[in-house]
Amino acid sequence: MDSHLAARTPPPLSPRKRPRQARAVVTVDAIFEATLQVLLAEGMRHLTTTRVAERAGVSVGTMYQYFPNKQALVYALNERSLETLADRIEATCRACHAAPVNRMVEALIETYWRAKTERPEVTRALYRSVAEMDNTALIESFAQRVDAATTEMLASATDATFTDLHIVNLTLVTVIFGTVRNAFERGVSDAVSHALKQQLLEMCLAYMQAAMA
Amino acid sequence: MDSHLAARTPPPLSPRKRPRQARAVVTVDAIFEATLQVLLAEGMRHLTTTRVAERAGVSVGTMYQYFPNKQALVYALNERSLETLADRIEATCRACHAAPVNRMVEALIETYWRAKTERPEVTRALYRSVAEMDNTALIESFAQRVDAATTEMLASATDATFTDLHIVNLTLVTVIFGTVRNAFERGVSDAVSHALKQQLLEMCLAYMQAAMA
Amino acid sequence: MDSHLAARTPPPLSPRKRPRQARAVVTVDAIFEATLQVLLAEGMRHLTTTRVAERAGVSVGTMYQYFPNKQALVYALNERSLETLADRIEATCRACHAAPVNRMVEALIETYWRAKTERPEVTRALYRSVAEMDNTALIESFAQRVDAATTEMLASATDATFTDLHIVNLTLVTVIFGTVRNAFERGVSDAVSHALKQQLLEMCLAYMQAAMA
Amino acid sequence: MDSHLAARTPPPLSPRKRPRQARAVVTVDAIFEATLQVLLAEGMRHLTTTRVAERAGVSVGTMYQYFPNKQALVYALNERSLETLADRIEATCRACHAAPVNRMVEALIETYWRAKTERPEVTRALYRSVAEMDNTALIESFAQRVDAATTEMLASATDATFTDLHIVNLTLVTVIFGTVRNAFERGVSDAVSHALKQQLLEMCLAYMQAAMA
DNA sequence: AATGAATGAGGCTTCATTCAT
DNA sequence: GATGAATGAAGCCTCATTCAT
Repeated sequence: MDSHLAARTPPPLSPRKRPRQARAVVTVDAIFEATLQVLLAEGMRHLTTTRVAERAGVSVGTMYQYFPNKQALVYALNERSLETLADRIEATCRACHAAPVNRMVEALIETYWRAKTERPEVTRALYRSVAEMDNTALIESFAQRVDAATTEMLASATDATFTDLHIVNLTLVTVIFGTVRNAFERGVSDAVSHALKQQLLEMCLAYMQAAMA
Repeated sequence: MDSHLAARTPPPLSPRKRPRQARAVVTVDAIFEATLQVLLAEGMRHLTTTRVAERAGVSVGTMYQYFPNKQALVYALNERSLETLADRIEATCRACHAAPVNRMVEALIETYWRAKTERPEVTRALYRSVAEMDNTALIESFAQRVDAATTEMLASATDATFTDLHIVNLTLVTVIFGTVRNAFERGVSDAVSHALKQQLLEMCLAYMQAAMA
Repeated sequence: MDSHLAARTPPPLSPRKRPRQARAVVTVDAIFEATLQVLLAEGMRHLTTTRVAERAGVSVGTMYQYFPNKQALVYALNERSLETLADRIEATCRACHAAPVNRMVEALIETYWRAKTERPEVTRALYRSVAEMDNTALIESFAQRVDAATTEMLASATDATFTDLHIVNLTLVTVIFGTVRNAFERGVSDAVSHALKQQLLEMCLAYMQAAMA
Repeated sequence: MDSHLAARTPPPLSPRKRPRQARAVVTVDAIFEATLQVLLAEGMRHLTTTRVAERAGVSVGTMYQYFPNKQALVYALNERSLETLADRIEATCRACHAAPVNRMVEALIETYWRAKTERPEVTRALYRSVAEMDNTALIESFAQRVDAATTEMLASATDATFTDLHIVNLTLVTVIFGTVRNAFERGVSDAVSHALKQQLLEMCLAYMQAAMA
């Protein structure tokens, strides 16, 4: 399935060279920022290499020194964004180490929800941008980091042990992430969004209660 | 937000003419089927009007008789697919009228999960195809039909009443749909997928229990 | 050897579609003519798809309906030219059927020399244009037609038989063709060119004399 | 004719500076070698200054210290190669000074044939590389050296004198060089190639015999 | 002297859409 | 009605060359 993504001469998605000089780092950052800007202002449909370079204040040629093609650029942008998100989740997990389960669940929901909501257009633009790419590796890598962090957190809970920690953890994470995204896509109002978050929390708490050994 | 999706060129998204004659219906169906085929085989990236027409066995010109532009074609395909899905959900809801809550929840999860999983590549291809379109109206319309159906179903439950039927219903639907999609995107194995569905069911049941007045 | 010609994703060199309608034939011819014109006026280095289309009075798009890429266009042009040349050689061979050997050799030299010299810029432009292409198939195909024609001609000679017709034939053809090309490349004057042709004839005659059984 | 080759941009084809220091000689040699390597591995089409510099282990900037532009580099490479070839031919001519004609002809054929065949890919790559350049001067210069050498050789023959030494010499050289190239391009097998060389020798001998006063 | 990051003109190619037949 | 040849704007990407460090 999805064979077409790879079938037609898999385009190299990894960056061409890492910026070595300070100047180059600045350039790459500018390119990332510009990509996001164009994505927000024009949509994936109108994200052209020319436009990105223009907005970044560099020449197309420069862009191509760092990214072998357009896809790689978008890919890298998403990678970066997911890494940031994973960082935040890991931080949350660390902060909740050896806390009661309820606090953990609440913190997790809160963190993820906020991360996705604080700049909704960005979230949406990124969601859209990877849609037609093989982002399996990205998701995979993100999922692994998150799973590791949350699993460890849950295992450290002071007030509970889970016979099936793994599946409970997976369920929790999948439900939370999926619900947020779906709420997002339905474009619910802030009020409803808030209520929904509350209900999600209650649902997860009820589940955890039931799942405790 | 996302204004660019509609702003740039308000493309007429509705079909040019409703097929009135039998022949026309056949043609349109062939076009839909061809679109799906190309989408599966080549991806949105390579979905061209020429290719679709070719595979549908009609000329490009003919295609343009039925769809004013490419977007409209993809849009209509998704519309059709969502309508079918809504049909199935409504059927499920009717079948569970005046049943116990647990059966309702189970049926709902089962129906949606199956619908999305029975032809995963199709699901994925469609998800991708709308990514860069303004599908708000589509989602909206789908959501309304589903909400109406599930709300009525839940209201008819023989073993429970909900003080806040609306929000409970919204939560239930959002969580189920979101979780399915997320499980989908993580590309979990069949075994895990099955376990996840089971857990989701338990979670929802626990939630409903807590939500009953 | 020459692996790079094929190695880097062999570009399809065969035409995309044969012109079916009268109009299309005209178009294709115009494109060929334009290609030659541009080749003459600007050289392979500056032969661009845009320029060719422009001079042919069609759009680039049209060009790409008949040729999958620039290389294919140049390739087809050379193919056509070699076919014409082979036609002429075959005609000469038929005309000399059952003649004395000397007349055959003279006719062959004359035909080839004239063909290459009557429009020297064209010859030169074509030579250059295929230089960096894998024209093996072209050469091969041309060589086969010529070999067949000349072999048959020589076999019909009234005043001689050859024990080793095959190698004699190959030698004759290779020497003639090679010498013409080399004379060409050295850019000798008309006078010298003429003298050279004469000498070549004498050399070949001397050779044939010695080669007769 | 072929005016475009020089007309467009009269690019300075002579090296920017002759390497005076030992280090410079090494560098230039490395660049030459790298150019040949890239030419062999990738073809003229993909011969880029960056790639050459990379393989030569110097920066592009450095390359531009020695060659004013890409053309000059390729030009110089061919120049070098032709000079080497001329050296070998001159050596052969000197070695055959005051020998019988037959030995001269045989030695000449042998030398040239071997030179072109010992590294066929190199020969081919070089042939290709100059295709779209104005190599008239190169050819001219090479021809003059060869003509002088062979003329002198033939004049010293112990067993013959030629009334028309000049044209005989030109014919001999043109036929030999042309035949070798053509045999080359037809891509004949080693066996055939060998037979061809033999026949060429016989043909030339027959010619010389006839040409003797 | 050497480096290699940056430039940007310009090449190739695609594909949605039209319209004469 | 149907066809499919023709259009051409617009996108992606390369690479010879320069120049600040």
